[in-house]
Amino acid sequence: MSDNLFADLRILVLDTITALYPDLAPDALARIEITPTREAAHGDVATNAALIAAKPLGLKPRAIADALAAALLTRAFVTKAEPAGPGFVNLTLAPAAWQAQILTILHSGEAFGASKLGQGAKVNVEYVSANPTGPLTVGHCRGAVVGDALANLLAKAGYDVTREYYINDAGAQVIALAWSVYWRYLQALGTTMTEAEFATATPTGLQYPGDYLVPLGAQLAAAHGDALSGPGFTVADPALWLDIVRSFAVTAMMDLVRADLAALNVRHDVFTSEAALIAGGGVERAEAALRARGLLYEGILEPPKGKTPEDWEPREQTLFRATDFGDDVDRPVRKSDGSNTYFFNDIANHANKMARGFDQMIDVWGADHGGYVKRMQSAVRALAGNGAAQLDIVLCQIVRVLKDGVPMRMSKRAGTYIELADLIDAVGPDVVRFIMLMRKSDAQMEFDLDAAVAQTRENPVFYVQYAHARCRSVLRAAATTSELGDTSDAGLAAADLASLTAPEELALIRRLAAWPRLIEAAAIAREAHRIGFFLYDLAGDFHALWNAGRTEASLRFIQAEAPGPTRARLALVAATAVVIRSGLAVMGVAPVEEMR
RNA sequence: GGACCCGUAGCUCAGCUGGAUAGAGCGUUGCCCUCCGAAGGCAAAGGUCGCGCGUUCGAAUCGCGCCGGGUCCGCCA
Repeated sequence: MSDNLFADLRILVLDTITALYPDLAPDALARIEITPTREAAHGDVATNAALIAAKPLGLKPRAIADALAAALLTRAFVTKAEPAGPGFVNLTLAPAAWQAQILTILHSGEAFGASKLGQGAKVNVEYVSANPTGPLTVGHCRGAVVGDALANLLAKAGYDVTREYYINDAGAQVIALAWSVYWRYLQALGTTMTEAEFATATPTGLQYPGDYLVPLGAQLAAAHGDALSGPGFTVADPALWLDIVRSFAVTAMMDLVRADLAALNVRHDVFTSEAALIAGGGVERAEAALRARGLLYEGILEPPKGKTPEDWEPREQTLFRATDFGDDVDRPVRKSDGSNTYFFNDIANHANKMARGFDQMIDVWGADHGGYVKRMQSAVRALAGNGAAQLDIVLCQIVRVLKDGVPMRMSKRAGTYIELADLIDAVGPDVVRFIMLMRKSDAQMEFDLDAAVAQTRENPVFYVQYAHARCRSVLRAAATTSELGDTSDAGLAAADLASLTAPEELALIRRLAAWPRLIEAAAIAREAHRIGFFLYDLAGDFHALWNAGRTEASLRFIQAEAPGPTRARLALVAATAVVIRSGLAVMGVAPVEEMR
């Protein structure tokens, strides 16, 4: 027996059906699954084995189902096995099989649900990777939370996960940042230039006018005096100061970003600098690899159909043969002036990961990069040659923040965009993380500030935390009753559970038992949001049982006159708390002991 | 013009990679507190799964074509 009851049952079914039909092909066996039933009338679990086996065997599904059901009925713990519908076999297990799950959970603790699915394979998950030009916004936040939770999920599913942040510290955005910081520096010195005069004196304009750069100007002035400025605090030759200001600014911005990530409990193992990658010859290595395969050439792209820019003119560029790998057009890796595009640097980034031993890579991107997916995957396939390297992209769609039912507009230019720090201040990191994980990442979401702090069932964070707090509350109360003995998790793991037979109790246990199965399915699909929905359903089962005790006295958790059954129920409560904590840990949310 | 994402109850969304009579919450209607926290629970009403073909034992799910919303489309990252 493993932690995963569904995996064990699947092996049981595979054993049984191959004993009946030894010729069944392995690829058919692979598609056989065990699913929880939706309705109690269909037993505890169902298998599609007969439906799958019908075609290769040339038999009617119902005939196989009959034979399979009869054979399964002879196995341990199977109390009912009935063919149903087009050829399902519905199984009902002895309560003891479910009760044993509670002991498994209490023995495993929060590690319950951990899987060997990944077999220790190395996976690189890259997320956030925002330009270091300012604090993180709620737009970045979703990717940060999704990436972090996905990394947790894959680690739980048995992968060797590396969490990576790719710092886009090369290129025009960072130059523009340096100019904007330089403006604050001149202001700190007391320049008489106006903002408009400065903007016209720069090649980039003043792209980042936000107040958050003011302290940087002051720090530069304190450190360098007027040594970086021209006469009368005017703009000096960039050769004198640009490198200094740029590296200072990037360092300061990354400090801001790291602070935001820390406030959100998002962590990374590796921060890779784009600039350092370039300086280390990464792009040249990637270019050599692609040239060796004949995948780069000099050419001229057609203008985009139906949307020709007014200033469009044909220019020769270095192009990557992305169309060889399923992309729509070949993609430029060099601009017409000969400098590298961001794409070329990002190819080098992924080549670098592959050189570090990552065959499996996952990038979490914003929806505005959707048009970029095919070319990056094409590049990875090109670099891999005949290798097995694979890049999955998780796209996170737009987040709209609602306040009083009205969307708050995000405009970086106007300086009114919503900073992540503001959101965390408003509702706390756990609420932010939980709500960000209550949507499929590829669906747009609305973040309703009012609902996020509401203490009702419509707020999933509250509802799940409330369930955990109730569990802890019961266990605290039990700990003060000496007749109940040792009510620690370890102590309760020795309880006799045979009294747990009520439908509400078994429903809760069935949900708990599905946790390992859910981890594997979510990891395969790369969908962290399934954890949140599972916990919401689990909380619903627990609250239902709690409330059933109001009308049915025998279901109340603590009954001093019956210490035996009470200990059994306490074991169930403790196991529920364990699984909630296990799930919250994957989401990166701290469980609460009591509601305040 | 093209690529990608979305379209499921009045509203906000799930639907476990093709399974049985499509599910939650909010809202509406009606119930349940001398009792471990009612910050909760139970029940009812509410659906041509955007539309149309196709694939097969079987489709909300897969394919194709439309319709609507979003993101984007060399010289930004």
